Amino acid sequence: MEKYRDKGLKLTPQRLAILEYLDGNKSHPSAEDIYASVRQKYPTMSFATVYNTLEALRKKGKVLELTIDDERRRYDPDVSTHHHLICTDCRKIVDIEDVFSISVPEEQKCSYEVTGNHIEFYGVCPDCKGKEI
Amino acid sequence: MEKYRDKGLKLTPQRLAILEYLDGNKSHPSAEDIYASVRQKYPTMSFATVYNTLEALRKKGKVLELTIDDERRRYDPDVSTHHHLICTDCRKIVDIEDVFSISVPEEQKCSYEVTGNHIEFYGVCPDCKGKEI
DNA sequence: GTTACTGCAAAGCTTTTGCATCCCT
DNA sequence: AGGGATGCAAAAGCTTTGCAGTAAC
Repeated sequence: MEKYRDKGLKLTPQRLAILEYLDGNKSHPSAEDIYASVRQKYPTMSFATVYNTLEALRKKGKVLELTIDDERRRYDPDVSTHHHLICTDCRKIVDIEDVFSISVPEEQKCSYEVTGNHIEFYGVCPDCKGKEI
Repeated sequence: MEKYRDKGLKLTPQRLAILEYLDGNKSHPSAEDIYASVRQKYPTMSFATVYNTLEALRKKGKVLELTIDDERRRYDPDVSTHHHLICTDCRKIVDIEDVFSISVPEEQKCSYEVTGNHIEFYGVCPDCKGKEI
């Protein structure tokens, strides 16, 4: 976890546990998910610490806060450019690594300075397709 | 508001007021926004009615629930295909009416059945650009 | 007359905050 | 040693729910 030893982030055991859980994690976990997992190793872990750590990481650009679930915030340690495919039934999310060349037509920019984009693809995952019968 | 007189939706004065507020509304209001506005005409209006109406409309496909703000849900009476350009500073949202031909590469679909997509463009609006100085 | 909606208040969830204590650097 | 982090509990927002009364159909 040496990659986090920088920019004034204090490395506490709790933070290391959170970082370890997030490292390479593709499940787009919520704070609750993170808390539940890390709590097994650190039973005294509190939600405040989870949120505090996530906010610190977000400020450093180490995690993305995803707003693709209307029930709760989700976090993604993959901060590289990518998009998401979301099951409209169970909310399972998979990454789409492709780069799409899309841009806002000049006449629709309303003088905004466009800095990026994120695509949400919607669909039904194999598990939920099976359940539909 | 005849266009809502269908599919078993009971038309109460409160619902009409909400529908009137939403009709053609491009501000992507939250439940709070809707409540605050409609309350002026119907001081006894309750949040339960606002949420109840929005849920009924959503089920009928008359409004979209947007998950582009991590603080609260926003609603959009424009259910036609369109995308959004969001100010990362003040969260103001404008519609992007263009159609983009993007699709998930077959090898990344993970057996999902893709049904649609929504693009969030991020940027800084003219008002916030001015404030940056 | 039925069935569905309203309003109110309380409850439920997620997220934030205050504060005393603790510990990483 | 000092400043930031932790843990706990309480609070704050947003959203949902239960229920009795009411109104649309």
